Amino acid sequence: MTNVYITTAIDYPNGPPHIGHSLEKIAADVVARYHRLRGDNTFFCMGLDENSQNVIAAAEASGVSARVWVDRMDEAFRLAWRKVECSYDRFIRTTEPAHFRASQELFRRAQAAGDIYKGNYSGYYCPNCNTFYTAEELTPHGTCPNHPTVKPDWLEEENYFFALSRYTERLTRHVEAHPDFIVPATWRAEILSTLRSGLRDFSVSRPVRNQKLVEGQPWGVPVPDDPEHVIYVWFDALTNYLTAAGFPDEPGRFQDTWPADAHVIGKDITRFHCLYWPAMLLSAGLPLPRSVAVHGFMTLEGQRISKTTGNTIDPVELVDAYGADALRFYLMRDISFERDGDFTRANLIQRYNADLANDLGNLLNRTVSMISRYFEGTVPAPAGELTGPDADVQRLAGAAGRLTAAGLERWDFDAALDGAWQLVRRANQYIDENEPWRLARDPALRPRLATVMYHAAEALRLLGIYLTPFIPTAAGQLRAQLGLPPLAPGAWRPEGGETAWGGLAPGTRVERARPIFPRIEVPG
RNA sequence: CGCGGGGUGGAGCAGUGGCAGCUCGUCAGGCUCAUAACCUGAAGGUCGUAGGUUCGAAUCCUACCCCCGCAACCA
Repeated sequence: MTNVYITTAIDYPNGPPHIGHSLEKIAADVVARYHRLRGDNTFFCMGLDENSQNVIAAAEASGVSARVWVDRMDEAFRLAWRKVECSYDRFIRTTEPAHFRASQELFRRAQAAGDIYKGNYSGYYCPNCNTFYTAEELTPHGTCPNHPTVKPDWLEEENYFFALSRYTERLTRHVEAHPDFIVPATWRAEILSTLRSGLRDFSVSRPVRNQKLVEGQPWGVPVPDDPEHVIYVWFDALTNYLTAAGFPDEPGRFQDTWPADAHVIGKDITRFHCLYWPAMLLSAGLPLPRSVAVHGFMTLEGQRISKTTGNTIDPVELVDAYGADALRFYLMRDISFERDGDFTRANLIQRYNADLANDLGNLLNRTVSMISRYFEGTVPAPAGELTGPDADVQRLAGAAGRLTAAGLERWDFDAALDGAWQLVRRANQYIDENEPWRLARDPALRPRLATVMYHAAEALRLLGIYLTPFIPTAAGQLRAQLGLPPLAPGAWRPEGGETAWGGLAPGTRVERARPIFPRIEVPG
């Protein structure tokens, strides 16, 4: 059995989740569900990046302690991901003791490899941003570019650094030798370009004395054997992928789980996952992840999503309004994974009505209705000679499975769903060409009627498998109406799975037809 | 000249040298099993701009314009 490990970026809990977060989570979940259906032993992980000064600031702004705040965010994020039906196996928080151990162990290994050294970090420090700026980055008046009222002071602090520059050569070779390491390819080109321009060492710690404390204690992972410093973002946040896999506490499980097959991330953190992270792993003597899948960002109704201007949507609200399947389907079908896209309610509703309600939902509804009406609710056995259209539906059914799988293998959700929808459309067309309502009027044509209804139902059964990763609830309802039990893991195995034509047993009792995707009526 | 991506019918996209395509939407017709759904057909594009290469350019080259992102911890 193949082990598959898929991660998503851990989110900053400086505010509740919004629609922008959910594209990545849903995309990763679709792929994770796909692998479970393929029979892979799948481990799917998501979580929160809690050890940040920004989190303390958010807590203070809300008038609660940092602990209370992160617990509250933890609940909010889990609720959102449950609502959109993310099937995570592990939800990791970087404040967990297990994660502290992982982070410190990775740091120690890098130290042992001679890649960690102490140096001075200096610049104009803006306490609001918690960021150092160069003189050129400040405004002409010497104020912070983000905070016009703040005049940053020159500050020098002692930091630990990681010797990223030593890895330029090895990273270049790795990226060049592994064309699938970064998908889509456009980001691979960008990373190679960055490598050509040379890498600089990066800071991996912050002195505790410059940090906000929580209950008198530093907030974050202490540097091993130097409690005056806490580990700064990279050796902390990125390490979550190891912690979740059992590093260093459960060597057996870690051995089976690591390396990750895919880190699913937003384009803003591409270089950290494609350069910093592999270098850290090389330093620690650990295998590198097999791929990094980079997605674009969404705008919301044409505007940049922004917590500060309030241009956000709560995914929970969308699920309550339209259902998880509608949201998942819309994001996968209408928003490009690779490029930036625009989220609009109007398009969501249009996609839902056109593809789910009209095409797929109605196909199921008319098929089940006719089986009820003409065959007393029992799937008939196909009979007589097969016609061209019959063969065509069977062929399209096979192609749909292959195209959907191929699309999912390369994070091309558009191609994946397009493959499935070729079958949806062909099946609707097939029913129209064969006019079962006309066949039903002539008892002599009953064998032909049986064949037609069988083909329609069997196409739907297969669609129910192929679409389960995208719309798990509706796919289950589809199966239920066809009289089938919930799908078992491994149902889509290439060998011994349930995707061969003819898997629907004649005699299966269908349920009463009920729309699984009621149309969303828009006023006006 | 910091780096990268993008500009194709109303919307979203495909198309790396050979009649400009797909889905949605729009319009017309058909059907009546079905969720006013489904099926068939039609209209709609000087492929960002200006040059160039070529028998032939959305596609290759040059210049320019516009949008977005990264660099710079907003997913």
